Formats: sequence, structure tokens, C-alpha cells
Amino acid sequence: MTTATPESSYHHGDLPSALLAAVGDIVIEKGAANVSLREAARRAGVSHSAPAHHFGDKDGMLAAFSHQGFDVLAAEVGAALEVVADEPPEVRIQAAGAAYVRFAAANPAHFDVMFRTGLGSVEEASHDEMKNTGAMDLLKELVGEMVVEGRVPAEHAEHFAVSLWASAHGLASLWVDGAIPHMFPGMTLDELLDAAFGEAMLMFRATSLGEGVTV
Amino acid sequence: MTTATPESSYHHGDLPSALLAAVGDIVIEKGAANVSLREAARRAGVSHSAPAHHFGDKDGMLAAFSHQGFDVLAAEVGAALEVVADEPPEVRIQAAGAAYVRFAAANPAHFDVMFRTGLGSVEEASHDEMKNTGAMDLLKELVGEMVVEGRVPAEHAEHFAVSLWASAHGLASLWVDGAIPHMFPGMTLDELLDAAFGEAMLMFRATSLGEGVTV
DNA sequence: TGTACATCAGTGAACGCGCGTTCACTGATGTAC
DNA sequence: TGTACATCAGTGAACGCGCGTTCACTGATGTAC
Repeated sequence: MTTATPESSYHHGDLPSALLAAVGDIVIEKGAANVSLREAARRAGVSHSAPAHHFGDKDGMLAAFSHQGFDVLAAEVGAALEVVADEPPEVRIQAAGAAYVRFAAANPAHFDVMFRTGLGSVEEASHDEMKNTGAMDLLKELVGEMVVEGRVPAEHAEHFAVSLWASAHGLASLWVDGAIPHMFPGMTLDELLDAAFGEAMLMFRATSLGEGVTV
Repeated sequence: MTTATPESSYHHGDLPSALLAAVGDIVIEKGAANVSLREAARRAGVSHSAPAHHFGDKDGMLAAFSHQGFDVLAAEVGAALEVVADEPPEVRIQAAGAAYVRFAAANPAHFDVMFRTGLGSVEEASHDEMKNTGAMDLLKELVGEMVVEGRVPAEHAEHFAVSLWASAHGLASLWVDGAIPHMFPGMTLDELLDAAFGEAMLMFRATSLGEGVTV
């Protein structure tokens, strides 16, 4: 049993991971805007020019952090779906939506960099990640199953999909930045997930879309 | 008729407004993280130390920009509600939600700074603005009317309110950062607002909340 | 109408700071023979 | 087992930059009398 921390070694062992962990800490403590190569290096206990070795430049480091988040998100949604693999599509949509919001709540720094970094920044890269992990395909596929089973009129499938995505994304955003706990103290995430993705709600959304009065 | 631009004058005329307009442009072009006092001053054609005169410091300038956004949001939601003042509460909720999303789509820079500046920044100030403009009170009041009319069980009122807020906020976020147009090209905002806040949808949400199967 | 003065708006030089990036380097590790 | 060498990981000095903030200043405007 060797000492767990090889602190006298010249090589770090797993510097990329340590740097990404540092990025997460910085985002939580000082906001995504204050992430810097030098600060991440400092926290990883390494010279300020070391990060460039692994990530090329600052954008590269943030992109790696974001990518890590998309991997975790995909894994967690996937795991949630395995549990309900044999259930009808509305139950699986419910599970996927809940996993999306829970991911955000559990990984606020990642969610922030992935989706909330703001206008003019790495947006397009994020959209591509979203496509590459197949998240959007998955949503469309689940909605597609509901169409096949006759539960969603084909012409409303896309609106249904976007509407679900927006519910999940809005819940995640407001929860992560503390707005919900601030305005409605004591409310739990489980209650909210149930209100937004409860089965009765999903079934109604699926069938009634487009039948409402025009705004 | 004098020349519209008093360019030789020492005093600007309305420098605060010009600076806030510059902030908006910077947010759109380079992201909220790249807003600086000096860049705003440059765009307003004024010395780099002028902004401090009006806003104190950088945080003050961003707070003023955010405040301006909350004012516009409150005005637009108010105007939308006047049109439907005599309608039942679910119609007014629909109108308010649509106004919220339309505000974001029309003022992406403001929406970004108000709500999406990220963890660790001016969050708490934003929550307070939200309270001060009475936006949250308004939502609670409208939902309260539905409770009084027996359309929402009192114990589900808060979940209903949050669920509506999340839908609006998610739609606004995904629309503003281009995710929806990117994933679902050709979709219009009106279609989405109808899907999310259509009257049938609202009525169902109001009555069915909490009756779904637990997640 | 004119003068004195206070107030306000904007200037420009100066400061110190943290940053991203480059580059020649050195320490450590692995591999071929 | 030992040696030579290539490759990789991290160092530290140096650069130039844009920034926020301060401060004594000056130009313009308004107000009291």
C-alpha cells in the first residue's frame, strides 16, 4: 500500500481530471465567467502553463468540461431509462425528463457551462454535443413511439417534444440558480418533477396539443 | 431643426442610456462575460472613466442594465394583461406567460443578464428584482383566483405556479440561445406558446396536478 | 441683464493586476536492443 | 540486466494586453442675487 498522494512526483498522475474538477469548483464559487487557466492550475497544484499541455487553450478546457457534462448526462438518462425499459413510452419520457432535471440539480457547474454560458459563447458547440450524445434523437424517438401507438397526432409530435424539453430545461434552470427555492421555500424537486411530468399530465399533453384556443 | 447629433458638445445628453444600449450590443456580440466599462465607454464615444460617474462601478452598470430589463418585462406583461383584463384567470395566465417568453425573444441581451448570468454572480439581486416588480405576486394572484373559482385545488396551487413559470422560462431560454431553432428548424414562437399555454392545456394542468402517478 | 459661484458631467494620466500564450527547458517514463 | 534514446508531462520566465479604479483636472450648465 503506497501513499495515496504521490506529492513529490513530477508527474501528476491524472492532471486533466484534476483540472476539470478545479473548473467545477471555480464555477460554483466564482461563476463561469471567472474560470481561468491559471486559477485551475493553481487549484490543481501545478504550474500555470500546464493546462495548455492538455487542453490547448482556455476554450479547449471549457469545452472539455462541457463534454464531460454531456457524457454524465447521457449516462444518467440512459441508466434511468434502463429501469423502465419495458414500460410504455410516456413512462419512459417521464423518467428521462426527471433524470435531466436531477442531473442539473446534482451537477450545477456542468449544467451552467453546458447550457447557461450565455449568448455569443460556446453555444453552437453545445448544440452539437446535444446532437452527438443523441439526447435529441432519444426524445424524438420516444415521442415517435407515442405517435405510432396513436397517442400523439403526428402533426403535434414536434410541439409536444419541445414543450417537454422546455419544461425540463426551465425546471432545471430555475432550480439550479436558486430561483425556485428562493420564491417557494420548502418545495422539493420530487414534487416539481411530479407536477411537470406526472403521467396524467403527459397523457393529456400528448393528446390535447393544438386543440387549445389560439393565444 | 437642429442636427440630431450634438457631437461637439462636452456633455453627452443622455450618457446612461447610451451606455446601457452599448452594454446590450456587447452582450449580443461578445457575450455577457465580455462586458466591460471601457468597452461600453468606447462604444458610447466617451472617456473610459465616464461610466463610473453614473454607475459607480462595473457591477452597478450591469445591475442598471438588468433593472432596465425588469422594467420592460413588467411593462410588457402589464400591457398584455390589460388586453384580457375581463377574461377568466386561465386566459390571463396564458397572456402573461406568452408576454414573458416574447419579452425574452425580443430582448435576448436583457434576458441573458437578468436570468442567465450564471452561478455565483448577481443572482440574488435578480431574485429581488423579480420580487420587487411583483411578477411573482402576479403569478400567485392569478393562480389564487383559480383556486377561489374552484379550478385548482389549494394544495396544488404552488406546484401549478412553478410548473407554469418553468415552462415559460424554459421556452424563453431555449429560444433565446438558439437551441430550439437549431433542433427544430422552422418552428415558430407562436406555435410553441400555443402548445405550452393553450387553454385546454392550462385547464388540465390546473385540475390534474398531483393526480399523476408518482415518478 | 450681468456677475459670482456651486454643481454636475466628462477627461486623461497613472497605477497595479490577472490573464492567455509562447518558448526553451528539465524531469520522468517507456521502449528498443 | 544495462544502456541509449525517444517521448511525454510539467516548469518558469517573459511578453503584451485589457481591465477596474482612483484622482486631480476642466468644460458646461444652472442658480442666486
